[in-house]
Amino acid sequence: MVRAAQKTESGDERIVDRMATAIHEHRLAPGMKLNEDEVGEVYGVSRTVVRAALQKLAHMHLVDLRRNRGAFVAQPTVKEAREVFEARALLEPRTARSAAERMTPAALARLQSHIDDEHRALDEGDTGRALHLSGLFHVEIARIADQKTVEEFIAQLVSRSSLIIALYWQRRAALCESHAHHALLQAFAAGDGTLAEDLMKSHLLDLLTSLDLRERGSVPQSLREALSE
Amino acid sequence: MVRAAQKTESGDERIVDRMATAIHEHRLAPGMKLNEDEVGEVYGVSRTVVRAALQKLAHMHLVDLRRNRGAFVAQPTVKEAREVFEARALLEPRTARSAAERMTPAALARLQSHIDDEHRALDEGDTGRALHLSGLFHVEIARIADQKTVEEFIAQLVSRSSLIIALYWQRRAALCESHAHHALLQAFAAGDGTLAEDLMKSHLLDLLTSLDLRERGSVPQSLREALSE
DNA sequence: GAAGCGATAATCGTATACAATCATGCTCAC
DNA sequence: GTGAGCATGATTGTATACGATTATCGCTTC
Repeated sequence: MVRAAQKTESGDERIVDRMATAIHEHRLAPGMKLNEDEVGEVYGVSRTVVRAALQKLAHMHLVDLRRNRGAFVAQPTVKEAREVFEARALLEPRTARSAAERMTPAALARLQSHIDDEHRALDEGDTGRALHLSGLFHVEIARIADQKTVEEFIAQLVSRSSLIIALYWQRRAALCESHAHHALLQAFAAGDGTLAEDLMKSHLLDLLTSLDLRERGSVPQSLREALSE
Repeated sequence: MVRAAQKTESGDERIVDRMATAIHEHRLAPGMKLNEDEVGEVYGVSRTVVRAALQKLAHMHLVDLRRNRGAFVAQPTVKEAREVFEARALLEPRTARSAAERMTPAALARLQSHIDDEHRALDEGDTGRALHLSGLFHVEIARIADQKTVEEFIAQLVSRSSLIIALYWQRRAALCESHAHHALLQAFAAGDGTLAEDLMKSHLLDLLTSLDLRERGSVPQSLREALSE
């Protein structure tokens, strides 16, 4: 709603978008096999464009491409999960500061709109979509900071975070998140860069600690693989 | 020399590597058209694999893919150049600190080897290769820090930096860089994370200020395009 | 002589076809 | 009955073919 997709979207881009959101809203479970013919049939295109889309998703670490084996929805490991949030901790707080310093009324409205959409989705019980929108909030911040390079990194990290949350989420602490976004919005409205940076830092820490990242033995790893079929 | 490439390198990966190094050592000039048929003929493969390779290079922002127009070696703008170094400033200093704290004799030797190779290339007058190796030094640091996610980002940023340096380098200050790498190595050897972080921060600042990032009018942009044929 | 326009050639986007590789299930020997 | 080995089917990797879009060049016209 915030941003209309370009009409000149190349064939594979459409598929990338739809598969990415499907993964974000975890209608596609981690480890699931993505047969090229099947995907092509679903979207009415040939394997050529499917392969291009899968390659792009692999670059985002949303799917895992195994040589001569095919594509699978990625299964981030515990280590990978930690790394993703460490990378976010390096990038996002300072980006939030920049965004606060460059904030405009229009940008503020866009952020508010994201939060509203997120709440609406939550009310409707669509937690998958709410999670997705929650991620877009972070990407929008980077866009406001006018740092396209960092924005792309954050977008990728947010994508992977969705997958990680799908895998390692533990029940308790469901709505604290939107609260954090609200606090951030107020810091942005006040143009308080330092506050925004601190809030973002603790928000990311909260997210990380809300995950159950205890090391599982190598047994469940192979078990999971066995069960995924 | 430090790392042997896998033998099971998929067809397109080989082309990605070779084209990437060609761009890094700027034997492929920014703005140059990359005709799919020609590239395929050079490497003895069909357009299918060339397109896959070009797509991967586009993800790294080394080539620019324009719809129905083809692929061109990327021409980073002044703004993009600044953003790349801002992103590096966010990621690399803290990563250098982590690397210092996890340093091992073997890792230290690998870094020394990188510096040696770089000096050797410089002595032989192969500045392109020296620049490439200089970049690998930074990537190796991220690898030592054992942060694969951040490592990938840094690898991409280093790649783009090569291109940026090729475009915006100003003559003076040729060898200060290897000096900075030496200083970093000593900090690593001492296991001094704080020093390594500071050194990396100033090293990146030095790199940035050694560039001529004054805004050019839009004229040279189109001129370059005209001259590229 | 310069600008607008149209035909032709070149190049990209996508689909299809074939070759290479991997997974599955069977047979057969032990 | 179990395990190794092989044949068959399925799936991916690569090449080629064709339609769509764009760039180029020459022509007309002002």
